[in-house]
Amino acid sequence: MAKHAVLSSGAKMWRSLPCTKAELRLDLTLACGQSFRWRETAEGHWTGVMGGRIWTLTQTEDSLWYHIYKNKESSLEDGSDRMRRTGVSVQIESKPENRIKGAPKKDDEEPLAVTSVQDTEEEKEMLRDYFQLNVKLQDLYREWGDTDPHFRHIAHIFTGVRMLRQDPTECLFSFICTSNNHISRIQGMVERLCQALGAQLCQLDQTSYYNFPSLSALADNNEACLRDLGFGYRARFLQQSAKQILDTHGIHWLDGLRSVPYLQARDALRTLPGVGTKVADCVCLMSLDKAEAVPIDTHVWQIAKRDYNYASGNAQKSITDKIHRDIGDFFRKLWGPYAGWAQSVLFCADLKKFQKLKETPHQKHSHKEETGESEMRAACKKSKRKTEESKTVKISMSACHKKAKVFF
DNA sequence: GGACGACCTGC
DNA sequence: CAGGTCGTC
Repeated sequence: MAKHAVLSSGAKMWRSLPCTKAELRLDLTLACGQSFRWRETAEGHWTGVMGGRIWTLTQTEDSLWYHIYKNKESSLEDGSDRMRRTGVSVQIESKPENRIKGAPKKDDEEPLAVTSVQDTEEEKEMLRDYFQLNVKLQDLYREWGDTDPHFRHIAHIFTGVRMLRQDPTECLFSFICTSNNHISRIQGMVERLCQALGAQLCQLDQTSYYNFPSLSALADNNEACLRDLGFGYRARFLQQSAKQILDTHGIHWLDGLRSVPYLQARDALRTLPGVGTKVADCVCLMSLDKAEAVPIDTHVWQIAKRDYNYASGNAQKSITDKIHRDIGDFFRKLWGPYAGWAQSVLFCADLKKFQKLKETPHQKHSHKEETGESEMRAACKKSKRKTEESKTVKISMSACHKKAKVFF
């Protein structure tokens, strides 16, 4: 049976992009409640579905590594279709002689990948797009920190928290599930939603992976079925919103909201059942390119009051529309056009599961942390730096060891 | 504009 | 109660 990929095992093919941990922290970004579909399948390895493919991601200090699994049936067909269209010839990227000498060939190793150069470039572009790597997060952190001492304090530890650019449909219907709910339960619900209504892609170890359901799958499903799966009153919202989109706007409507102004997109979303101000702001920020959208929930309201001495609206019992507007404007004035990105950093830093990161005083990983392994990683990094970008690397930690010995 | 209760379920 | 929304007053 196919297994989850691990970078150090050398059993799967990995590629990489240059990307520092200051620009991206997978552990924070993928588990802070933006997307609910990534799981840590091995230490520092995150597996999830994105763009119709299953990915395992991991990172070293300067690189983002990724492995893509072959889907059950579709991929070969897709590939040949594409080649017929573009006339690009096939090339074998991972030749036997590229295998590290002495590395044992695993039984479960995949057949050598048959991939066109265009596929590879397309996959890299999907990653860059999903993580919005064109946005220089370090520069933004510096700007936010310059005008906001509290942000500077938090940002020192919570580096690399970056906004994902999610699929609008997945984002919308995931966030319809978030009302009156908490992350762990939301994760389970979204998973069951994909299991029940999404197309199966393939199975790794004991886990099956599915695409997020299409609008029509969501619309055609009846409420009772979803209620049985534990969605509660949200079952009706999911079905009705999907139906409303298809009936009154059409299948491309959501994607089209990427190119309309923030407030217009937000109002459009709010016409859907189960979508209020908070969910609409989440969808705007996380899938519709509205970096200025600042989703205000009870949690963010607490942050505003506690850390920013935010007083107006203190009399109110719950978050009113006016408080939404006022706090949103407050943060937009403080942080500027990427206010939503900054908010996600503070939100992440406030999550219970990340509190332990605050405990250890943040030593710049200098002496103590430099164990033998990280030295070898550094050596490994040096050795491949020149050829890293867009080069297929099939390498294992044992290879790093070898190179380390050469270097030192 | 703001307050209130209901809405599903599970920890 | 929990990372809300809706209908009603």
